[in-house]
Amino acid sequence: MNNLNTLHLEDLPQDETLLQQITQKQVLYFQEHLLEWFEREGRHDLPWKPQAQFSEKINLYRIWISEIMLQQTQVVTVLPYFERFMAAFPTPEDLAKASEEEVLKLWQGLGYYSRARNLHAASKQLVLEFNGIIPPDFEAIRRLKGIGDTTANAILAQGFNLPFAILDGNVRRVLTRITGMMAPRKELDKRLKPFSETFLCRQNPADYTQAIMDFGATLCKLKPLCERCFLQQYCSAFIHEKVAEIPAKPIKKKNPTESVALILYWTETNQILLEKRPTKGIWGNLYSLPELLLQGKDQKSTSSAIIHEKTLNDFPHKKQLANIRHQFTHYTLEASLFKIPVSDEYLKALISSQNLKNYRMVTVNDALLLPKPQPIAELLNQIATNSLAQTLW
DNA sequence: GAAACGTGGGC
DNA sequence: TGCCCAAGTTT
Repeated sequence: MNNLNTLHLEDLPQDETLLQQITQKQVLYFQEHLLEWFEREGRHDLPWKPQAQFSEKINLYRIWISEIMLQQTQVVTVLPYFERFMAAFPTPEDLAKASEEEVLKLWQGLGYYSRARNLHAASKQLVLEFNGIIPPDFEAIRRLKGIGDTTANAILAQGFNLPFAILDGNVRRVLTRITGMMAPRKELDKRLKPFSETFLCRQNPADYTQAIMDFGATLCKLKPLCERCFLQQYCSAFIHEKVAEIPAKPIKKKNPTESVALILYWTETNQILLEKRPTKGIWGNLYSLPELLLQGKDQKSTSSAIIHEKTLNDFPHKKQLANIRHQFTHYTLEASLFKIPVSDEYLKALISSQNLKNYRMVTVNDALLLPKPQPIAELLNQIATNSLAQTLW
């Protein structure tokens, strides 16, 4: 077990050579220490894992839901969503017969809403094609919407205890540091794959998989706790003091800003106008306030945009209630919220005359029940509780 | 195949 | 405050 520490960050030998250098003894060292660490310091109370003390059996549906929620999302964030989701949809059949709106409502705030839409569609796939039972079949699982290679492997390893090696963000971080591998993401994954399979503990794929992910998430994280690590002497990144540089960060692109006006039509019966956003694009299929693009890319003049522009220009009594900044991964959204007092009749006429499909006239209280983007939900909550209205009405 | 797709937390 | 990051998949 003395060859892992001969790996170099630069002039990396061919990966085939690296693989040959890794002896069975080293693999066992890694697996044993990792599993021992997991036993001691791993997360054993995750609600999608069976609790042994209660003699719980593995529930593949719970594993599946958790894997989808955990995509690009940390465990602490997922926990409350998972509990609410499972309470509402305990089985694939429950999920399949729910409306997409119900599913999106429970997903509200969790982000990446295509996950919820795909999950809902996949539950119907599962019920129709597989009688609601996830089969131990990579190709079949992989065909379900929202399940890619990583999630398929995770389900097979975690749910069926089968020797499928995952290569997710955690495993990638761990293995790049151990090997000192530096490469662009796609090439990196290609070269890391054989390592992930070599290290996989085939006697216990489920625990091993959870162990290496816990290890990556809690110890070998972005700012790793190397002082507590059992792999120091075998970790190329640690030995070469390059822990902070590995994995290599991709070059960042600049972050554009989009400015919009949000329109709060408001009638004497406390009704407002909401738009169900198109499936494609940001916040797909969620309900949001009518918005007018002020500045940003792909300026388009839809009929509704023209109407809202006219509205903003024509109403002298509009009030600017709030300004919002919302940071997405790839751009910043600036929004100004305008209140436009109108009559019920005006709103109804507006909807029908302009044929505003996907628009709904609802009371503020009903609006709270619809799935919405998080910043819009926060605005409407403030409005409903009058905290915004009191100061600015 | 690069870009799109959310949000809350760390610093 | 502003920027970076986290259990990826889809188009």
